[in-house]
Parts: sequence; C-alpha cells; structure tokens
Amino acid sequence: MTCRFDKSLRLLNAQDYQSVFDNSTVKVSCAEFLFLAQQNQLDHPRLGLVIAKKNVRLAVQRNRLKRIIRETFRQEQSRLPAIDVIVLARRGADSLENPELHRQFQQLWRQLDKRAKKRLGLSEE
RNA sequence: UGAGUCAGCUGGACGGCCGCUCGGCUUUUGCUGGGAGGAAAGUCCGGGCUCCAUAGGGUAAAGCGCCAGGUAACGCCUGGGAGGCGAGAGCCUACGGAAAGUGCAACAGAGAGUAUACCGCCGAACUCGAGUUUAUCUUGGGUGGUAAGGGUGAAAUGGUGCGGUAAGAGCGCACCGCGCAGCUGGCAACAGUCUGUGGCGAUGGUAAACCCCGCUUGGAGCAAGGCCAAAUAGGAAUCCUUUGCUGCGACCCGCAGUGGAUUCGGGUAGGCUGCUUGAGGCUUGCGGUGACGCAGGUCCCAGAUGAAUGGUCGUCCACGACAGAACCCGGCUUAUAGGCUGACUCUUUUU
RNA sequence: CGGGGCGUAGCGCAGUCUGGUAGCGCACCACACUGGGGGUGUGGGGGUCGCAGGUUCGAAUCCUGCCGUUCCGA
Repeated sequence: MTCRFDKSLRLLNAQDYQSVFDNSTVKVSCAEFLFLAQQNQLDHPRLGLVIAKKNVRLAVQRNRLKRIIRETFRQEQSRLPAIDVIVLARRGADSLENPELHRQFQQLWRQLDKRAKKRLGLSEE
C-alpha cells in the first residue's frame, strides 16, 4: 500500500483538465466542494485542484485548502479506482477548520469511490 | 508610581511518525543538506535586466517644487531653515511665483478689488434760506468733507499712545510691525536687540483655478527575450528603390521594414532556458552630526511551474496577529495578537 | 503583469468637468375621487454623497491614501 504523492498522481496540463471537465461521468458534491471524475487508462488515480480566487480570497487560505485536499488524497489513494479527479472549491470553503475538513473529505472520498466503481461496473457490462 | 514620546527587536518552542520540492552523493534503492515575510500584500514611485534604433531633435502631455547632502535612482532618506501644534520629550507641513496676464468669492453687507459713504461724525470752504442784538453772529439745508465708532462677512487695506483737526485720517511724532537697500554670520535656504531708508490705500486671499518659472520623463514588459521544434501555411535572409502602409499606442521630423532581384530556410501547439551571486548578508576598523561611504575578513541563505515549504500525535507556555515568493533590487503605503529592549519628557511622592 | 470605469434615498440614475441650493423616476406614507380594490390626482417623509486625511471661508465636487465592485488587454 503506497502513500506517496508525486507528479504521476497529478493532472499536469490544461488538456488533462479540459478532458475531465468535458467528459466527467461521476460527480460528488457538498456545500463547499465539488468533485468531478473521469476514467483514465492508467493503473492509479490522479488529482487536480481548482481553488478559484473568486471563491477563496486569501492566498494563505487557498494554499491551506490545497494542502489538506492533497493530504487526504494521499491517504485514500490506494482505495480509489483509476480515475482523474478534479476538486473545485466553492465560496465559504475557507471558513472550515482543519479537523472539520479532514472529517468531510474522508466521507467524500468514500462516496466518490462507491459511485465510481458502480458507474465503471455498469459501463463494463 | 502613573501618563506619554521616539527608536529598535521578536512573530510559538521541542520531539516522534507520514509526506512535498530543489541540490549533492549513490546508483534504482536510499543517505544527506536547503526550503516564505516584515510586510512575501497594495502595485503608488524609482532602478537593474531584455527587446523595440544607437533612444536622436522639436511640440504637446504628465509629474515634481524651501536649502544642502546621501544614493544606481527616486515623488525616498539624512541634516538644516521657515511656519504651525503641544505643558514638554517631540510631532506635522504639495513650503517656488499673486510687482507677466486671465479668472473666482454663494448668502449677508453701503462697499469684495483701479475697494466702499448705509447709519453715524463735521458744517472749516463755496452756496441757498430763516432769525435778529446788523455782527468775521445764531440757525436749517445743499455742494460736500470723513474711514475714528456701529453694523455685515471667512475676508473690509497696519497696531497702541500722543499731537493735530470743523470732524477726521501716517496728516505729524514715539514705540511695535512691514517693505527695500546695505552690513555681518552661513556653501545655501535663511537669520540679526545691526545701519540706512520708505509713511505703509505701496504689495488683501485663492496657483491641490488657468497660468508663469525651474527641474525630470522615449516606449513596452520575464506572457520581456533566447534556443529546440509536431500540425498547418507559403515564406524568410542579402542587395537596390520610395508614393502609401506598418514598427510608432500623443503628434511632427527622422530612422527601419514592406515593393523588385538573388540565395535557402523560417515558424504556431508543446518543451527547454531566462531563474537566482546580488546596488547580497554578517562582522571588524576608519571617515562623517547623520543618511551613508571606504577598506579588510567571512558566508552562499527558496527557486516552484496545475505551481513545493505540509499533515498528525505528544509535552510546555504568554494559547499564537496580519498574512504565502513567481525576474530581481531600493523605497513608500496599508494590515498586524502578544512579548521584549534602550533613550527621553511630564506628573506625584520620598530623600 | 498592465490599463480603465463605477460607488449619491429601499432600487435605478442625474449633479462632479466649471466648489456655495443635493435632485429625477419607481417604491413608501397620508388625504381626495370609489360601496371596496385597482387607477388617477394632491401633499409628505426618507441621504454618514464608499472610508480616512488635506487644500479652501466653504468639498458629493479639487488633491492624496485606502476599501469594495466591475470590465478590458497580454
């Protein structure tokens, strides 16, 4: 079980991002975040982040959210199927404290895993 | 003891486990070292660097504006002057010119800029009456005189006193204030218990109104620029010529390219580079009131690129503010929990 | 990285260049017309002029610094 997080586990350019935005098959959302996902041809999941300046004003808060999201992804990655995921932050996301973020993301990653597996299972049939 | 002024520092600490990024050594598995700020922010100024022409001339436009110095440069800093505020330590100031010209001042007020006569004061001079004691007399008015007093306003053109006068007035004098010239001190701004001179309706205010004077400013920005280069399209370099067009995004001049001939390479997506050794930090000595400069020694201290510098657990305490590098520096401005240091002032009490 | 616009009554806007009285429409309140509502008419209330300094006798207006919002270019 790996817990690393290097460049192979991230979306690296605009094409990767655009592809997920155009063809997202799995969605999970809550009040402060939105997950978009698409199946990829690799043997591991990849993560991309969109934390808009419009929704989170301060750079410090944007950095904090990214770190927490990456950290939870790093811990959960072995459970996830081979998908490209983009996490978008909504307005008010910066008002959540670190422990609350950890609790929410644990739930959200599991939800995403369940839905993705269900969707991929159906498409395979 | 309390209140305050100025200058400066700090911006949670330690340990375990799991990560991220860059460098070095290993070599495909690790080891080891570095890893946000005083404002990294706002982008308000000034530079470096790069390209446009080598950055040229003129006009326009914009900015700055006491003096001297510091600096790569500045609208910054230091020292000094002047004015203002405060009991004081201290603090604040876009602080050139109103005797080049134009403009503006609501309401109120008689009058607001070649100032002004509403109330008031005067009746000397000239003049029209009345009275009589016929006088160089008394009295009423007019032509007027007056800037003392009242009143209006943000602002009404020196102040106080004495003389003077019909009443008054720098009309005259004394003192104070002001202007001009000289002298002295100072590099200068400027200053003076200095000298002379001007009666002072000369010369009101406003230039963050136009303006005048002096000084400064070419344009763009690391998505600058350079290199390697799919697809697609047909062009690019060298020589010759000059109308229009483009570079050139204030305008004109000026300069270069496009147009024709000859010779073969150019370039978007993407990648690499620019990318961190620098007007650098620390320290010692010397010069300077100081900003700062000079000399010696020593150190290498983030360099990401969907974008690293973190998460979690434990212990401790004052329970942690504002806040995240993106080419790099010098400033300015704004945000900032708490803690610490030094110098100074005032007040109270004691000696 | 660079450049512009806007902020005035609950809402949408004038006024700012050229400084002295803050105004218009809708909405709101009262009254009249109507049996009542709607509609029309008359009258009325409501403003830290985004914030803080400065210039001026006087600032929504001029100058400086902040805050918010929105747009454009590379």
